[in-house]
Amino acid sequence: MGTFDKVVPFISRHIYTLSTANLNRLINGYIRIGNLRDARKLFDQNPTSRNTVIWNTIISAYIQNDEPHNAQNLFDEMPDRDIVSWNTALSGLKKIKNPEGVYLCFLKMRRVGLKPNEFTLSIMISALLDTVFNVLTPQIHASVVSLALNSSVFVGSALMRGYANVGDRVALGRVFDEISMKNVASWNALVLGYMDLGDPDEAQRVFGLMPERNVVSWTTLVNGYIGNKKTSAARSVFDRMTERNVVSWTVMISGYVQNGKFVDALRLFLLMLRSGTQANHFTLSSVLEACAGCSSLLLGKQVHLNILKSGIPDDVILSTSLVDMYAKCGDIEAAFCIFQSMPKKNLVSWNSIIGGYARHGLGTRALEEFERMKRLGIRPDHVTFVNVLSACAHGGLVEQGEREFYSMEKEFGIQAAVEHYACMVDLFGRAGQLEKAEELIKGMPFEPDIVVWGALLGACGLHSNLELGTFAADGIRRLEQDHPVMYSTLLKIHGEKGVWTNVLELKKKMKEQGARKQTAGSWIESSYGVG
DNA sequence: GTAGGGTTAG
Repeated sequence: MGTFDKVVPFISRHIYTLSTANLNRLINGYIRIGNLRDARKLFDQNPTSRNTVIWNTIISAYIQNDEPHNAQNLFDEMPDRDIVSWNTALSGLKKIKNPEGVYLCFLKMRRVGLKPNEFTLSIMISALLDTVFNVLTPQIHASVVSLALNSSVFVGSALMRGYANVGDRVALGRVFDEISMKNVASWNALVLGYMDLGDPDEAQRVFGLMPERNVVSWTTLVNGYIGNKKTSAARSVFDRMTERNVVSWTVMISGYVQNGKFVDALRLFLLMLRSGTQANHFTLSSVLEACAGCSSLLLGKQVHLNILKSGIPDDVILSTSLVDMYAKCGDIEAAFCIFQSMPKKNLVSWNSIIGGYARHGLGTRALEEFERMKRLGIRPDHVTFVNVLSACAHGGLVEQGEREFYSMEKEFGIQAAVEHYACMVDLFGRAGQLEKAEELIKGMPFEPDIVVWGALLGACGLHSNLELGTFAADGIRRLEQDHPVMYSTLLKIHGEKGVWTNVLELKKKMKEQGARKQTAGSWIESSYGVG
């Protein structure tokens, strides 16, 4: 290679090199308009003008833009990482829900001798919430104290969440007391903490002591009551709010949905629209779930139209809610149509469509989608298998169901849970293989639940097996649950077998319990949401 | 350039 070949790229690189200040300005400009590709191009073209801040800016932009892989690669290439770089990496790992990665990254940072700051510690604590690593909260607290960061409002609020998460009520209060300049966020964290600990009364008391309250304080209270299953208390707080935003409305709507009060949810949604508050994707997926819950295809379609008109961007969760709504409202073709058009699908989306076909009795279609999903390299989870097994049960695919049941553990390492056993009992039971169902129940590694017994009892009703039916009914009674279906099924079997004294006795008992014969519908379906 | 207190799907 001649001198020229070496010199030209060198010169061209340097002639057009931007100053650090200009590079920074241009990169920030591209990021602001969402053009990460050109920001990266400039970054790559100006290796000598890059400084730590620019590296951090790009890494952070990748994280915010849901490109954790690019962020990680750049972080790995980075020559001089400062504390902000590490904090950015930690927040990226937190975002992709990798608590172990967060912990290991923190250790690595410590090993290169960097001292954590307030950002580091609050990211750490919040990243470990609701994971097995939350036991580290007191240890992190120790670091906080040794670095004298205990009066920080940010660290304090994070610590309070951490302690509430591990159920330490005393520490929650102590951390709050130690925050020197408490603001409304610290107070909100205290209300949230007591709600998380399952003590709404104390949360309400603290709420009353607050020097100032904002819309978040009120929403925290509403949501806390909902989390503690006190829907009407939540509603009365909601009604007393002087200012509501889209989050407050959504919290209350989804609260109704979580508690099965679909009509209340839909009614509130209409009030929200009348109030002029614009729904967002959180609101709409809750509303779609409400439509699905009360099988209101008409309303579901209207919500769908609304989404299309409002121009809310494509979102995996919202689209999956639509798939589920159409499937549960009986329009499986529409469900599949939306599913097909989704540019991004995740495990939940696949589970929805498989469950949808299963519910419609289209076992073979469900299994086709299951195969397609596996071919695309998506690993099924325990929910997938509930849907697959239920598809087999509904489609009468006994042998296939058996194969899937064993492959679940062998191929995918998923331990069969009680709901899988319930599906298998249902599968064998519907097919009239009652001995196999019985055998399965007796060999189960745990106690059968109401759904397992219900499946067996249903099968006994279908195939008029009095002996096994009584065995199932006894199982249900041992769980101290009297379900009207139990009586009506037993009644049917007894009637068919001509055991009239028992029929009369059962009828008497039903009357005492106030049980009424139920309309058609499967017990399993209502318990697992599939069938 | 990094963090806190409230919301979504199977």
